[in-house]
Amino acid sequence: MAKRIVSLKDISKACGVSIATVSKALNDHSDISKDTKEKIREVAEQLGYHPNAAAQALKTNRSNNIGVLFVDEANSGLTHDYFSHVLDSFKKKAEQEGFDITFINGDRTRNNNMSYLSHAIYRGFDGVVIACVDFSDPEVDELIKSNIPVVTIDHSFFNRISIVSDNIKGMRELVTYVYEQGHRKIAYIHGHEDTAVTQSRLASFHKTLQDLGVTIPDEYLLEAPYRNIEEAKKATDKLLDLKNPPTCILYSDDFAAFGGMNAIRERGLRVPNDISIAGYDGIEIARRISPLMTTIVQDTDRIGRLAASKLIDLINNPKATLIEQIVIPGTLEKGESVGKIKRK
Amino acid sequence: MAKRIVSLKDISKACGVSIATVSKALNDHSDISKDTKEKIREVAEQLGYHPNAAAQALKTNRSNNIGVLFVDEANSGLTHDYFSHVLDSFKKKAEQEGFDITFINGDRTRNNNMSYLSHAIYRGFDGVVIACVDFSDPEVDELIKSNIPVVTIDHSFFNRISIVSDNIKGMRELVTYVYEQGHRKIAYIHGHEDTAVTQSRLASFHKTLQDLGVTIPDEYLLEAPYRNIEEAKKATDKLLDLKNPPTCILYSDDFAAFGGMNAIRERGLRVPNDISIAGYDGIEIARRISPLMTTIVQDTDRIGRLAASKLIDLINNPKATLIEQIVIPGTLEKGESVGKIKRK
DNA sequence: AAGATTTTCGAAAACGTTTACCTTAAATGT
DNA sequence: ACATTTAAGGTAAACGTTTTCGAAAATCTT
Repeated sequence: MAKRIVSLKDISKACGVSIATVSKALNDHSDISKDTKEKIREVAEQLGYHPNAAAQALKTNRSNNIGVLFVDEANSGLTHDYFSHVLDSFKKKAEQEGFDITFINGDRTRNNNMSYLSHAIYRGFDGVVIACVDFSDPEVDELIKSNIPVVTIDHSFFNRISIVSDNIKGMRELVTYVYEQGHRKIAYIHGHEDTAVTQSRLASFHKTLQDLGVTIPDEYLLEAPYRNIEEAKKATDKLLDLKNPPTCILYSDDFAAFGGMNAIRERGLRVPNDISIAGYDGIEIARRISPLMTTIVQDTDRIGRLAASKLIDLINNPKATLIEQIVIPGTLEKGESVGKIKRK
Repeated sequence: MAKRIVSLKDISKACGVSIATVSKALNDHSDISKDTKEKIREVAEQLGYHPNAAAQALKTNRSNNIGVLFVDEANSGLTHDYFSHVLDSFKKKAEQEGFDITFINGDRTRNNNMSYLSHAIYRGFDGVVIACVDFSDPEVDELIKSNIPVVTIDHSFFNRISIVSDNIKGMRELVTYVYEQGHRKIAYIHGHEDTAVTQSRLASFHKTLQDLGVTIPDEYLLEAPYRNIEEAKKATDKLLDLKNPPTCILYSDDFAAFGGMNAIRERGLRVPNDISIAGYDGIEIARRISPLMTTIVQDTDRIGRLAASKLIDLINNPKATLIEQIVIPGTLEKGESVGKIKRK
């Protein structure tokens, strides 16, 4: 069955040269003549030679492999809209640069209870990208503080490169837009408070309202898990039951906003005629089905691409790479889910 | 900067034993005494030892790494709802069994224009899983015919394990349900015809209608790319413009069905009161926002899990693993998007 | 034509493991 | 008391590369 895998040795024999010569020829070193290079390449092709990543990695300490750590609350992993888009973009860029990607997070129940760092060392990742809700996890901390090149997404650490979505600006634009449409009774169903993302948005929400001279009752602020349609619906129901209900509800993400839409429609109300809603993220479906969702479109493409490109810079040139926090702005998608309120 | 990575040699020195002893102790071989094993493990822990995957792979010809080849029409990659769910489930199972996963598909424009097979050999994948629309790609064919353990998803090959969703049964159930609701004028906007998935569904669509004694005009059959809201909308418009429009439209997937819903609503019509629609796949959002989509829920969880488990069987025991085609049924989600038609 | 230089190639060590085989000493059997 | 088994650990080769250093051959210089 197993066809013998052809190695440098086989080529060297077939060509009557040394293994070293073959290696150098294939790597285009300058101390091999044009003729022999051609000959060797020809034979290599003909024999069906493929380099062996393990041997190369062992010798050179370079795996050309990047570790990816993605963990969200619900452990939805690859199926998470925002993450999957960021990751896809990251992957494309990394592959352009000749890197493969392998997941770090995984099963912890078995005997393979390696820590993230152990896993990264084990695989010899040249670098690691981390996008994670729970950056307070000690294992994440251990990984970040290690000497493996690392880039984090949506959370910043001392002396580490990070790419973060501009939640401050995004929320400000969203609130301002809603305000301009005449809304003053603005509620916000936000995500879990201990993530950097939620904190930024929440702070920006309050700051913007203050700047606009708007005050809202405490009961307009509710918490519901990200991406949770059911919980968002429940929270929306609470808001609608208020004696003085809001005219516009902001949600932690587009998914949650759909949950809100369900609650609203169940009462025979219409979006945006009777009540306005807005999401966050700008996932495809939200921007395609009517009423088009008012939302902040995160530039997942740029976030992923930049994360990859900065990480690879860091890998290839650790000394000369600027350690910085890069903030990527989103863009307001006005959509149709926020209506105008005529003010006296 | 670079802390020296600790190897077996370091442990052997610290313990005053040979490298072989350390290796055997760590791998729990029987010819090392309990005491030395304990001692060695302790020191290993203390020194912060991590095995080196590259060295292990080189020596043992086992990478504990599985290659993943996912390619769809739109190259949406990780962001593809169906694929991402299957992959996520695959990943979880594989990781439980101690395997990591790495992507095979990637950038082909650069000098790293490795074929899929080359890539797999290069990385030394123990096995490969393929889910791919274009199984006619010669490179895919090359990979499948190689001697690397392989499992394919949603397409079957001679003498290879495959996991396929039961599109025949799914479409039959869907059509039958629609029929039972009283519909006779049933249209189908299907995906591109050269994929196995489309072919199965299309054949089942026709067969079921025939069995039910229903005939439909040719113009009720239209093609639109999978997951394409815009094109599905256009196709829907064509159907609605017919002198004799259908009362129910089936779509290639839930995404496309949303496109149809847009076309319908734009004309002031309502789903399902004025016209019925049904999707396929059962993606989360379709099952959560109203009107709940009538659809066939694919058991992505089981598909991914089974693919992983069969592949690992094949890897660990090539001789004793049954080569089979496993068919996974979906389930009809009745939802609310197909209405009843009263018949005279 | 002899030295100086350049071009081209090979020998061998090293990367961190695993494993077949060997050695030694202690335990066991008679 | 001697032979024999068993337990415990060591030796060394091998996996497929890359790379340093040195050697030989070809070319250039004057």
